[in-house]
Amino acid sequence: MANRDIEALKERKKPTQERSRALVDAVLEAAARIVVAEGLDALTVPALCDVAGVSPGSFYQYFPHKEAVLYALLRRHAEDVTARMLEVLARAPSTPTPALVAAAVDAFLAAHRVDPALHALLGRVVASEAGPGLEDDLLQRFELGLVALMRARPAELRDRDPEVLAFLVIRTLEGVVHAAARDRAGLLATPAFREGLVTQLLAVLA
Amino acid sequence: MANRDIEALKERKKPTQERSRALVDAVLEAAARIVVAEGLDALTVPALCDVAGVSPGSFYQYFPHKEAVLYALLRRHAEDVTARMLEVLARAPSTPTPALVAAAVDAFLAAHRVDPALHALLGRVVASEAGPGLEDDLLQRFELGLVALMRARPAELRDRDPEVLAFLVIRTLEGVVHAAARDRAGLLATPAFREGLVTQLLAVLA
Amino acid sequence: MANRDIEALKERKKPTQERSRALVDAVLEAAARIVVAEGLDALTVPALCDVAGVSPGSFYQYFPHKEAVLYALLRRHAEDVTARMLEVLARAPSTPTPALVAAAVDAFLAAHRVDPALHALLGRVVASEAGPGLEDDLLQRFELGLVALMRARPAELRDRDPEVLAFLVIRTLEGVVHAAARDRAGLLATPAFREGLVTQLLAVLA
Amino acid sequence: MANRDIEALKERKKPTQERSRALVDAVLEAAARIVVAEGLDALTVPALCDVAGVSPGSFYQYFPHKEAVLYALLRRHAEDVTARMLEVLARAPSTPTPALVAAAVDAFLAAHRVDPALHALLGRVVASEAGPGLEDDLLQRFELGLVALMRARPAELRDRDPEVLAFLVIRTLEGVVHAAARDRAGLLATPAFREGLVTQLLAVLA
DNA sequence: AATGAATGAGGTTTCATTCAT
DNA sequence: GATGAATGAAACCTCATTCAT
Repeated sequence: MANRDIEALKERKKPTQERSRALVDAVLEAAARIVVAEGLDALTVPALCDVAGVSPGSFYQYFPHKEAVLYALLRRHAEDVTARMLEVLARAPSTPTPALVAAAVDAFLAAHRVDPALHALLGRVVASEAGPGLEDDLLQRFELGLVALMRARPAELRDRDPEVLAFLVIRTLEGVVHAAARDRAGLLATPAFREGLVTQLLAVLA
Repeated sequence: MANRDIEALKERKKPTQERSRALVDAVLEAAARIVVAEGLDALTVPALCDVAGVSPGSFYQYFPHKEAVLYALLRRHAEDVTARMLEVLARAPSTPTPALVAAAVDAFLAAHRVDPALHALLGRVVASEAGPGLEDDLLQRFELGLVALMRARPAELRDRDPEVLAFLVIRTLEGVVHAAARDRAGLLATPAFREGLVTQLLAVLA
Repeated sequence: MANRDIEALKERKKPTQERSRALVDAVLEAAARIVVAEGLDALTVPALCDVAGVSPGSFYQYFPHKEAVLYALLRRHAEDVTARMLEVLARAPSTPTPALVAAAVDAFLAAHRVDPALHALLGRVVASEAGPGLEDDLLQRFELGLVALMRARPAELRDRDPEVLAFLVIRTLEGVVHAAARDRAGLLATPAFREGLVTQLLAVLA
Repeated sequence: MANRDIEALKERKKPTQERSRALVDAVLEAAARIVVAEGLDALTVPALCDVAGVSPGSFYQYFPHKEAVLYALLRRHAEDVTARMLEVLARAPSTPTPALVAAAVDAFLAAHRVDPALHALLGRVVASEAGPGLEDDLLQRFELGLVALMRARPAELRDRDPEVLAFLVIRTLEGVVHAAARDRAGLLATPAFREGLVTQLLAVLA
C-alpha cells in the first residue's frame, strides 16, 4: 500500500447522487471487511470489487487510486474520534479537570469499541504510510483544543509547555488504545484499563 | 508486505563466514535505508539487492523470503530495547520507584535516538504485521519483569492488576516514543518530553 | 512442466464471448506450435504470449496456470480420438471382429494424421504428467466399450480377461502410433504399417 | 528438462578413478530416486547434489549439464534392455519362432521388473525430449538384429517388409510395457499380460 | 454511467552454472 | 580435485489501471 497523492483525493466525482453514495459506501464497507479479515495485503482492487459488487471501472470513477479507499476509511474514523473529543472539550469550561479527562477517555474508548480491529489497523496505516498530513487537520484541531484548555487552567499547567503535554496525552491515548484493540481486545472494556488511562493522563495534565 | 512463515526464518544458512555476515549486514542496512527513505512498499527485492549490492540469488541464500529482512530488523531493535530495559530492571531492588521509572524512560529514549524513523516504523508497523510471536519472547520478558517488580512493591501496587499496569506502561512508552520519532523527532531529546513521560508512568506505577 | 491442480481448470472464466474464444484458440494454437517446434521446455508463458499475441494478464484470465494449456490440448486430442473410437464401437453389433478392428485402426490412424508430432507428444508426455484422472474419463469410456464388446463375443474371448486384452489393445495402438508419429511419420500412411497393426490386434482379440 | 547437446556428453572427464566412479554412481542413483519419487521437475541440480551428497562443483566436473544425468540413466537402461534382447536373438538359429518370441518378451519384462517406475519415466523422456538419436544406436542394433532374424525365416516373413514389422514389434513392447509400468504395475508379472503380448507379437512375426 | 476484458509492468523466487578459495 | 558462495537470467503470476463497448 504505497503512499499516494493525497491532494488527488478530491479529484474524483463527489458522490452526490444517491446511487453513487451507495457505491462508495459499499466499497468502504468491503474494504473494512477485507482488511480486518485478511490484512492490508489482501486489499486488492479485484478483491475490493468482488466483495463490494462493483466493477473496476466504477471503482475508479469514485476513487483516484486504491489507496484512496484506506484514506477514506481513515478520515471517517478520524472524524468520528475528533468529533467526540471536541464535544468533550466543548463542555470544558464548566467541568473540573479530572471529570474532563475521564470523559475524554470514555469518549475515546467508546469510539474504539466499534470495530476495534479496524481501528487498530487504521492506526497502523497512519503510523506507517499516510504519515503526518492526512488526518492532521483533524488531529490538530483536537490538539489545539487541548492546548487552549490547558492554557485556560494555568494553575494546573504551571510553567510546562502545553503543546508537549497535548502531544503526550493524545499519543498515549492512541498508542495504548490501538495496542489494546489489536492485542488485547478484552482490555478495552475493563475498568482497570480505563482507570489506569485516566490516572496517567490526569498526572500529565494536572 | 504480507505476513510470512516465521518458522522459515531459521531455514536458511546462518551467516557464519565473515563474507556472509557482511552480506547480511549490507542487506539489513539497505533495508533500513529504503524503508526510512521511501516507505515499506519500496522495499522490494530488486531495490534491496541494488542498494545492498547483492544478487537476488545471494539474498535468498540468507533470507527465506523478503519479509525476513524486516523481521530481522525488528528482532535487532527489539533485542536492543529489551536488553536496555532489563538492565534497568536489574537495578531495581536498590532503587526507589521514581528513579527507576526515570531510568527506564531514559533507556527507552536512548534506544530510540538512533535512527528514530526506522524504529517508529518497526515498532508500529512490523510488530503488528508479524503478529504476536515474533518479538513476544522479548517483549514478554520485559513485561514479566515489570510485573514482578510491581508485585515486589505492594504498597505502590495497592490492589491493582499489575498486568494491566505493565501493559499500560509499555504501550505508552512505545506509542508515545514512536509517535515522537515519526512526527516530532525534535521532542525526543527534550527535557519537557522526558519529564512528561516520567510523570505519566510514575502515576500509573505508584 | 510440473503437475498442477487439475481441479483449478474450471476456476477460470469460460470463454463464452467470441473475443475470448478467439484468445483461447490463439493460445492453444501457439502452444501446439511451440511444443512441436521447440519442445515442452520452450512452452513458457512469455513465449506463449508472444506467439499468441496475447498479454500475460489476458492469458491468466482464461488459464489458471501454464499447465492448463497442455491439459486443454490433451483434452482436445483425447476427445477427438475417443469420439472416433466410440463411433467405431457403435457399429460393432453388426460387424465381424476383423472388420471392426480394421475400422478401429483406421480411425485411430486418421486421428493421428493431423499434426502427428503434437499428438505423439501429447499422448506420451502429457498423459503421464497429468497423471491418470485427466483423460481417464475419456480413455476409460473407450476401454469399457472395448471390454463390453469382447464380452459380447465370448467365442473369441474364450476364457481370457477382457480387461487385460483391452489394455493391451489400447496401449499398443497408442504406443505404436505415437512412436511412428514421432520417429517415422512416413509410416502412418503405409498399408504395411496398417496391416501389421490390424494383424497384431486381431490376434489379441480373436 | 530441455534438449541438450548430446555430443557434449563425452566432453567431461571420464570417471576412470575409483572415487569418480563412485560420484557418478551416487548422482545417477540420486537422480533415479528423485525422479521416481517426485517427478521430472524435482530433478534440479541442488536437489541432485543434496541427495547424492555431492557439491555442484564436483557435479559439473563429471556432467556437462543437468540433462546429461538423465541421458546417462537412459543409456544405462537402454544398454541393459538391448543386451538382454541381443542375447535372446543370439540364440535364434536353433530356436523356433514362438519360443523365441516368448523368450524375448520374458527378457523385456524382466528388464522392466526392476524399478518399473523409473523405466516408465525414462520411456517418456525418450518419447518427448531426447527424441531419436540418443538411444538409437542401441535400439537400431536390436532392430537390425530383428530384421536379420526375420529375413532368415522367409517362410514366416512372406513378402512383408521386415523393417516395418521390427518397428511394430519393438514399439509395441516398449509402449505396452512402459504403460503397464506406469499405470498398472501389477500387470507386469501377470501371465495373462505376458500371454497377450506373446500372442500379439507372434501374430506379427509369423 | 457502467462494465469487465485487456494490458503490461514489475514483483518474488528458483536454479543452472561458474569460480575463487 | 573439491567445495559451495555468488551470480543473474528468466520464469510465473498478479494487479492497478484503462478503455472499448
